[in-house]
Amino acid sequence: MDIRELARRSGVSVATVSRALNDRPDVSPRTRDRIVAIARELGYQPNEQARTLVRRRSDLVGLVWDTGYAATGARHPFLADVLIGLKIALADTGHHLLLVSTSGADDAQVYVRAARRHSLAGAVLMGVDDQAAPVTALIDSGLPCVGIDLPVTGPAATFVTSDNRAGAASAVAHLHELGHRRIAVVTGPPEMLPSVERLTGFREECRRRGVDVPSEYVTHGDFFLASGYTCTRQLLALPQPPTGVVVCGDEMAVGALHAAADAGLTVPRDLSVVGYDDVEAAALVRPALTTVAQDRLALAAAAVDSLIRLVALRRGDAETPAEPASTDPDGTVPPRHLPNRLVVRDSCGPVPAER
Amino acid sequence: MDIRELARRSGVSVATVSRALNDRPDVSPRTRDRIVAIARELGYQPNEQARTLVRRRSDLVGLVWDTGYAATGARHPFLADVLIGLKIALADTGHHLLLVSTSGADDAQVYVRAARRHSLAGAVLMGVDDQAAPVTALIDSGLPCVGIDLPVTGPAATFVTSDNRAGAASAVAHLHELGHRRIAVVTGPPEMLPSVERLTGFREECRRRGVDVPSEYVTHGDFFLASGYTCTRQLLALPQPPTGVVVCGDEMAVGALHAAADAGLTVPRDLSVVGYDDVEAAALVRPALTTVAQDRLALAAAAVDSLIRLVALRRGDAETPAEPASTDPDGTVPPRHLPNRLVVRDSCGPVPAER
DNA sequence: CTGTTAGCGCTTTCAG
DNA sequence: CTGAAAGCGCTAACAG
Repeated sequence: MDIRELARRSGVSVATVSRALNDRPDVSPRTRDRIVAIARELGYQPNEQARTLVRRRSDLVGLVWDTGYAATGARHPFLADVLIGLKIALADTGHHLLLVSTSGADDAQVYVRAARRHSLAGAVLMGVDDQAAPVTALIDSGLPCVGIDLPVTGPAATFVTSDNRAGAASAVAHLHELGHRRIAVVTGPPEMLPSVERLTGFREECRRRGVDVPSEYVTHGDFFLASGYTCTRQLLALPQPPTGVVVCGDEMAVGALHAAADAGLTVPRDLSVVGYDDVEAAALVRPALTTVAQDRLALAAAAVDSLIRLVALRRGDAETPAEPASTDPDGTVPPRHLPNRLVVRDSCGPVPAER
Repeated sequence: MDIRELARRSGVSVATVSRALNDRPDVSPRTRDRIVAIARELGYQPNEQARTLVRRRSDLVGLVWDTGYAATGARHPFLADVLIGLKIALADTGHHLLLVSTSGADDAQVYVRAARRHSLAGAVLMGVDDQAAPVTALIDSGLPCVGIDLPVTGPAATFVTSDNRAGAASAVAHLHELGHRRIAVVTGPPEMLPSVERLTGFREECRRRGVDVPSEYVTHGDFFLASGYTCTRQLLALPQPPTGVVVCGDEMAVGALHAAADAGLTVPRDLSVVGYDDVEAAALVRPALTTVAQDRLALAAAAVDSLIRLVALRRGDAETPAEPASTDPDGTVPPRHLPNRLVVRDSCGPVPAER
C-alpha cells in the first residue's frame, strides 16, 4: 500500500495525493477530502524513510541522555519521569523520541553523527555534561537542541529548567517561618546549573530575612544519597550545628535523614530537612519529606514546546506563532524557568529547644 | 559527504563502496581496507533513511510502553531502569530505541502502523496489557516482538521475565528459616504473568515446607503502594494474622511497611516483610527492605538478545548462531526466565513471641 | 488546481 | 572482484 496505489485508487496523480495528505493549500478541498477518506479507509501509512530522504528532516527527536550507570548524575530517577513527559508531549507534535545510543565510540562527533544518520529534527539533552566535547559539538552543529537543567545556548539551542532560585527561597522561607535561624544548605556540584541557582536562591532569601549564613553552612554533594549523608554529618558535627537544612535534591535529602538518625537525632524534632524535586521516594520515606516539587511533566512539555519553536525558526517558518510573545524578536527562543511548589510533609518542625 | 563522494575519492564505484562498508564477501580485502580507511578519515555516515528505504528494514527497535500516567502498572520505576538497560544492550547491536507514541489514536492498528511507518526491525513490549487489541495486532503482524514480563508468543514473538517462581520460593524459604509458619502473600493482579508465577512459587515452597496457606492469606494488589497498604491491613486484621508476608512488588511492600506502622507494629520485630524487585526505594526506606532482586540490566540484555535472534530468524539467516542451543530447533526463540537473588536487609526477623 | 519529472542516498541485481 | 543501472516511496519544482 504505497502512494502510487493510493493515487490509482483515487484517480489522481501521486503528486496530488502527496499534496492532499500534507495539507498543502493548492489542492481543491473536494479532491483533498476524497483522497483523505480513501487513505484512511485503506489504512495508508506514508513511508517515513522515503519522506525523510527527500525532505532531509525526519520526525525523530533525539534524546541525549548519558545513561551509563557510571556517569555521575545520570541515573537520577527524576530524569526517568521527564522522559515520560517528553514522550507524551512529543506525541502531540507528531514526533517520536529516539534514544541515541553511543555504542562505545566516544569521540567528539558521536552525537553529531547519530543526528545526521537519522536526519533528526532536533534533540533534547539531559543528564549530560554540557561542557563535554560530544555535547558542545552537537550544539555547534546547528541542530535544534534544548537542554533540560543544562544551560546550553546558541542560535539553535535553548534550555528549560525550574525556577531554582524561587524554589530554594521557598524552602528557606518555610524553615524561617517555623522559627529556624540556623539554616544550612546541601547543594550539588558547583558546575551544575540547578546547584548554582538553588544556592543563589538560598542565599538571597537568607539575606532578605536577615539570616546569617556562615560559610561552613554551605556544602556541596553530588545529588546522590551518600553525599547527602556525608554533608549532613559534617554539618551536625559543627560547634553550632544548624537546626534546619535545605537539601537541593531528594536523594541527598534521604541521606540527610539517615545522617540525622545515625547522629541520634529525630527528624523533625531535632532537625528539620527540606528536599528538592519530589521524586517518588520523597513520599515513601519516614518521615515523609517536605520538598520543593518540580512539575516534571510541565518541564518536559516546555522542553518540547521550545524545541518545536527552534525547529520552526530554523526552517524559516513565517507563520504566525501561536504565542508570539515567547519567541524573542531576534529569532531566538529564550530559556524558561518553570515555577516550583513547596510540598509540606513531615520532615520540618519548630526549632528544637537549645540543648 | 555521501556515498558518491566517497566513491569518487577512493576511485571506485558506489557499488563497491557499499559492499566494502557492509562487509560483503565479494570485495578484495585491499579495496575494502582502503575504502574503510578513507570513510573513517572523512567521517562518512551512511544515510539511514536511504538504506532503510531499499532494505525495507531500519536499525530502529520500537519500545511499546504504555506510559500514560493513568495506565495501571505503567509507571513502575522498575521499567524505567529496564529502559536504560535496553538502550545499553541495543547499542552493541547497532540498533536504536524508538519510543513509539500513540498520539491519541487508539484503534487496534496504532502500533502496527507506527511499526510500518518507521520500518521497525522489531519491538520490545513492556508495561502494557498483552490482551489489548493494539498489542495483539502488533504481535500478529509478524514483526519480531519480545515482551518483558508479558507472556507474548508467536512465530516471531517471545518473552523474557524473571524466574518468578524461584524468587518467590526464596522469599518463603527465608521467612521459614527465620521460624515463620504463618506466612501470607500480597501478589499482583491475577492476569499478570509475574503475579501468577510468584504466587505459584509461593504456594509450591509453602507446600514443600509443610506450611499451610489458608485462603485468607492470599491477597491481590495492583503493584502500587496503596494496594500493598490495604492488603496488609486486611491481613493484620485477621483473627490469626501472619507473622511474615511476602509482598510481590517493592512499592506494595513499602505500603505494607506503612500498614504495619499504622497498626502499631514494628517491622521486623512484630512483622517480617519481604519485597520483590529491589527498586531504588527498597534500600532507602526504614527499615530497609529485604527483597528479591531482579537484575534489570540482565533482563533488558536478554530481551535484546532474544529480539536479535528473532530478527535474524525472520531474515532467514542461516549463519551459525553464536549460541546455537538457545534457539529452538523449530526455528523459534524460547521464553527465558532469569534468576533472581534474595537481598537481605532489615525488614525480616525471627517470629515474634505469641501475643 | 493537477500531472510530469527529477531526484533524495543507498543497496542490489546483472553483466562483465 | 568490480561497475552500471534500476529502483526503494516519497516530495518538490516546473509546466500546464
